[in-house]
Amino acid sequence: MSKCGRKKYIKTNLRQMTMETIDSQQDGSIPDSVAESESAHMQTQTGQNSIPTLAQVSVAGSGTGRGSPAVTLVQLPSGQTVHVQGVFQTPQPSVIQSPQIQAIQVATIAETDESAESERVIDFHKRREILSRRPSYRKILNELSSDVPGVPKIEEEKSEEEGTSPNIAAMALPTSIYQTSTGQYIAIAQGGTIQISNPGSDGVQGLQALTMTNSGAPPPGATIVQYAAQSADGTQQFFVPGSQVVVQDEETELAPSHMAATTGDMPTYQIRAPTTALPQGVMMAASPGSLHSPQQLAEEATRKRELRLMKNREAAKECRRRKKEYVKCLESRVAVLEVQNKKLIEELETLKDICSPKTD
DNA sequence: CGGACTGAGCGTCAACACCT
DNA sequence: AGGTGTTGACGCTCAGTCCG
Repeated sequence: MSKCGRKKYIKTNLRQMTMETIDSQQDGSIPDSVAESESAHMQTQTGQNSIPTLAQVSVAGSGTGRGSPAVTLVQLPSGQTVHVQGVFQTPQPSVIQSPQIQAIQVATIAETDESAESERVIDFHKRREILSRRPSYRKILNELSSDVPGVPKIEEEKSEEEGTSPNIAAMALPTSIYQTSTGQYIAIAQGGTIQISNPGSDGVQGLQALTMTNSGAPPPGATIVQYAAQSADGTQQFFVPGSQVVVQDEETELAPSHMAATTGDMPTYQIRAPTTALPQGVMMAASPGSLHSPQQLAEEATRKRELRLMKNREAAKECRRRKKEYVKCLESRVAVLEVQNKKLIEELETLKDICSPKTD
């Protein structure tokens, strides 16, 4: 198998495993809508000591809620209904809580009824269809964390970001964030403060703040930063709101009337008026309404695309981070459940010993 | 030591979810 | 309906490991 092919194989298997985990880990936290409409089933095998009967668990009123008394009406195949005091005194919330799964059917490995079997297959496919796109990891984990104490919540806005833009996350919103062609991040706050961060630097060391003295409210349509890879004179340039140009100057010459000085060996920047001839490859951002020529339209489209790609790049990083966190959470949950399962089996054995009549 | 293998991470695309 | 966020899939790179 080729490298990529193998990778896909593993990925596919992982996905399937996840789906099966979903199939087998649903608890009683089921929305009412689906419960009324269809019978999505859950099958659990009772393991070593499984009893070969098929039990339809009818969810009886409020008694099935989380933390409610674990007395359940169980309908046996013979039609007999019995009240069952569950071993699970407190329903364990699943790591994956899909809101679509509704009714619970406890089946056993000895299930042989054909109609029930076909129903199960149909329901299995229904469930797969429903679960083909799970809620986001953030949602799943946050729901989980609200149910299970100790499970970390995924923050909406992480205070400490990993990845290439550790400095950006600490900036106060609303802030426009842009990335230059050299990988630097530029954030423009509404107050006119420009913050520049180097992705390679740690913490706030790479953060530079520039304050424009004449930065009032940015005019509409001029909030776009355009940047060039490097101009002919070796400076890096980009544009900021207010139709101004920020120029990274290698010679560290400052423009005292326009900006606060940066210190140390950090690069310095100048705010220049855009009226001067622009270097090749640099263009001013214009309001959408002022775009007329096809070239401008194409450039606007390119700019939008690059912005979209940049956002998606960051989103993908964040998504992967969440996914890793989610998988970790699943793994720890599995460990907990394994221990729990072991304990329950032991408890069952103990109860069997107690209840079974002694034969002399 | 060089090539094959493997796992992790990344960027991008596309499809879907969700919000306004 | 359109914009934006989210995530699976895909292809690629890179570093670490194994093996001849």
